[in-house]
Amino acid sequence: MIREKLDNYYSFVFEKELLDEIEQVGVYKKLRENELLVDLGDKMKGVPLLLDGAIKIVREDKKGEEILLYFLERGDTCASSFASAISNGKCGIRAIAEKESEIVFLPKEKLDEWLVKYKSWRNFVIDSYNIRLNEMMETIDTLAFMRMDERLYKYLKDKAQIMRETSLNTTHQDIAYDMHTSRVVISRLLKQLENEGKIKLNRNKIEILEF
Amino acid sequence: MIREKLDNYYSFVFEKELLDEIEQVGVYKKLRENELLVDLGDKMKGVPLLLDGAIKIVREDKKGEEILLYFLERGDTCASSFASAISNGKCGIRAIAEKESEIVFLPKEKLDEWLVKYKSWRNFVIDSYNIRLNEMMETIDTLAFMRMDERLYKYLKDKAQIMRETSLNTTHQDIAYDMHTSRVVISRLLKQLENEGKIKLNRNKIEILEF
DNA sequence: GCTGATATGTAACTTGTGTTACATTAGTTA
DNA sequence: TAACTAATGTAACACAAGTTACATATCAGC
Repeated sequence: MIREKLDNYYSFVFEKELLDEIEQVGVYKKLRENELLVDLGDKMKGVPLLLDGAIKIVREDKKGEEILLYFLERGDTCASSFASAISNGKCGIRAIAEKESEIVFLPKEKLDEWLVKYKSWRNFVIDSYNIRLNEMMETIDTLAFMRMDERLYKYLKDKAQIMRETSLNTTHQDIAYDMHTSRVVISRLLKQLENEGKIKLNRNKIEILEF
Repeated sequence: MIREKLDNYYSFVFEKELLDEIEQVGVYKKLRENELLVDLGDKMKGVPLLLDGAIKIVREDKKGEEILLYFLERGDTCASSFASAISNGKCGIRAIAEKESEIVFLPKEKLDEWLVKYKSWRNFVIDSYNIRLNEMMETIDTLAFMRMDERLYKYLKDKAQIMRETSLNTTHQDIAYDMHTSRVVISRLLKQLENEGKIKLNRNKIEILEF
């Protein structure tokens, strides 16, 4: 069963021999919606490969203030846990399933071994880091160069994309947590976006009309 | 001559055999202050190892607005160029020497080969990515959670550290560019920091009194 | 239905930051 | 020394975003 899901998204990424190894040593896990996958300060014993679903990666500072960094989709891995696993360090982020998701846990003992053995694994690791660095830069662009209304609209479109739906089941308060602002600000700007015809508001639900 | 400088910061990082190879294929280069090392959209033919000096890494969006991401010191490498070199992609950042610096350019052909051959190289690459991811997160924390006065004070202290001086030769306008704000704002907040006794202002010079 | 909890709407005000405009000071060069 | 340029100081105003306070709407369970 793992093999089938693995093949879906990784058969063009990994060599057959590597897929075989992953099937052998990988530990399959299903995550419920809102289940915590990685918490701040965790020491990872392996890295998760995302088979299906969507994972939210969140940063938290000392005072407990949160902000969304980016989302992971199927085919992605968490570069931050890779770091933590291979160097026995702590993880600086929190990972939460945005919806029901499926992962394979790869034990950290294999990570370095595979770097030597498989070119496809080396490429995957390097690519993952690059993708993550680029996501972080996009997040920085967003924070440094965009106003709150633009950021909000981008957030809604991004989230719709990774959830693969045009309408989101969420509350204003939840968005405020992700964007590190207050509920009142979000309500105000959402109403503004609605007036501009870009979205439609309902209780616990936001439809995106314009992408 | 390269070997001596290499040994200074990398003899405890790399195996002797790898140091030998670097000495053979690495291209030494000296950078003048403010010299451009990497520009936005460059395709890297190799990665730079920083032997000495300080490099500023800057992000720019489509509209040409800039913001400082982080600094590199001796012993560091530019993860973003690693990405670009190995995948033949474009570099999303700009790298400028903050002061006279020395680097060794490693040709991209060797990068993957060394991953297989040298454990120390694998560790170095992974570590570099991790350090950069963490720097990016710190930048995000700064943007998301801190006010301008705190950000400014942190900027001054960080810059003093990588320049290895307690007083900085810079103008308010230059700081404003790095922090993506206006000169007037910087002048205002610098004056405030001076009144708090944390710094002392002079023309083209800022002394940091309190760390 | 009624009641309580959760979610949303909105006004009024405060604050941090960006902007404009102009004055002053410190170097530089004729 | 005078004239010019670069750097800094500062006031006054505009605006985005955060805060407080309270009203209204929607849903779930009784």
